[in-house]
Amino acid sequence: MALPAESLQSLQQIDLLQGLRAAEQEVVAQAARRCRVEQEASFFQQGDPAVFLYVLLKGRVKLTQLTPEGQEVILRFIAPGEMFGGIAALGDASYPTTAEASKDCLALAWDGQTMTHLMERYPRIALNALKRLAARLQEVQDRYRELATERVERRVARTFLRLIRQAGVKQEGGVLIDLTLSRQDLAEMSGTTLFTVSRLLSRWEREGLIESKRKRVLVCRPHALVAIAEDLPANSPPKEPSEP
Amino acid sequence: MALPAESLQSLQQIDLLQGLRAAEQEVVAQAARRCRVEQEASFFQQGDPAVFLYVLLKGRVKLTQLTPEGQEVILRFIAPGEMFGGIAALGDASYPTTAEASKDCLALAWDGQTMTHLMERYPRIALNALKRLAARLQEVQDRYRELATERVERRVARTFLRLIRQAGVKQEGGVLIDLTLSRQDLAEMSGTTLFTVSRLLSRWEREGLIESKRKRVLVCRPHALVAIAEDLPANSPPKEPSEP
DNA sequence: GAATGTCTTTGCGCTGGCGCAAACAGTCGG
DNA sequence: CCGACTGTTTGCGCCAGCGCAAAGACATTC
Repeated sequence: MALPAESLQSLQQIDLLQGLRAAEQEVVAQAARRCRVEQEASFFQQGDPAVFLYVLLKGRVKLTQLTPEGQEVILRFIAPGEMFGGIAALGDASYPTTAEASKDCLALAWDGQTMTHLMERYPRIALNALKRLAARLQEVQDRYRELATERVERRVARTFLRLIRQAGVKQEGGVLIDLTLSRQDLAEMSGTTLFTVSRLLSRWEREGLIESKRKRVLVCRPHALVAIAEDLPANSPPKEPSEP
Repeated sequence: MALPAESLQSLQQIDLLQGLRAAEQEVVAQAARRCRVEQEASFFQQGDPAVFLYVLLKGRVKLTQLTPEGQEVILRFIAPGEMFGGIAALGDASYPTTAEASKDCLALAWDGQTMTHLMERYPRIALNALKRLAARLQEVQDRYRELATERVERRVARTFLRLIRQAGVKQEGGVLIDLTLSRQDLAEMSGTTLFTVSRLLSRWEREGLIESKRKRVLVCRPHALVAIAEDLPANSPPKEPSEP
């Protein structure tokens, strides 16, 4: 699904431009401005009037939402080739999220008008956008359901599995999640607190499931996490049945 | 936003067909098959291969998700004029949700192929779909954030406010939510349990905020709910500050 | 109108997870 | 090498909300 590579070589790999001829892709790309944003800086803030639709070429973007009280929630990460911030720009709305560069980024940006015209001219673009958006909607819905029905341990396990898919790098000893994520970040991705995450990771480490360093986690036994996420009978049975 | 009326008079009111000429709307509508589904029955079940994109003409549809353990979560209701079930049909995916008629329904249905062609022919349709989908994504994200950060009381208050917007009918004495919703339903819409909802409603009734009958709620003081949802200092101060 | 089923309320006990506070690493700059 | 940060761990107390069980209210059927 997502690109394993961190940077993007060609227009071929842009979701939005799939199925267009190379020449057409060129035309569309020409209509965009390039846009660099360095680590920690942001493309846009939640509430800003939505002007641009972006496609990330290089780097990684963190999409977050802020509660009125200032608490943060991480919605997702964007990998090279994906669009973001986008569809709000087609209407006259404001951005519903904040997009922060979690490493130095390079992106293409079209303003709403331009992109609307391009989509009318090349409906494939709109169709591609629709598909991506639908996939994203589905993902958020799934996570909404998880949050509504599942306990913390499972949700955190799921978060790790997702991270492995997005940024997992095989190593001897397990799969490294190749991102710098604090306990706080993990908590914001799982709908819990940094304390609970910390306690959970400590336990998992004691049980040999993972090895965690500061801001970095190595998953030693990924399918043990799957067992937790799916509530399969784990290898180390957590509890005896009550006496008969 | 949503249509107040329960049934739809003309093609003019279909989100997907906004901005097309009447003749074009006709063509598009002709390509659809009509589809009746009676109360309690379902358009499709979560996991079914996604074939059709629907637009609701009449009735009301409940979109839900089921956990592997069989617990249900209500994602949203669809009012006449809105599309649903849809975008999965453009790819070759399965439906990520279940769509159940919560009253007798009439809908238009296009299969994925047909709709893809229509969108290529009339890009406006794709653009309209994009906007709707974007709005829906944003809504789910907001609710995700609420679920992750806010306590039950607020979430239930928000659920009511949303319901008022979607199906509120003014009456003497307040606003009636003109839907039959059990405590269980309200719980599934708020991410909690029917017990908690019941207790909360009892309290609100004691405080004169609402009047609740079986499967029906009359909101007497809507802006008191807003106060709860936004954590404003309520009119009846819940607590005294601790002594100095 | 008695009987049956569905929905709702409420008491009760329990616990998962929150959140403070304080100690404990690593990391960075000079 | 030292201090100052920033991130992490852990103990501790607490309570919001869960979930059972049992009773009560309302509907529906024959």
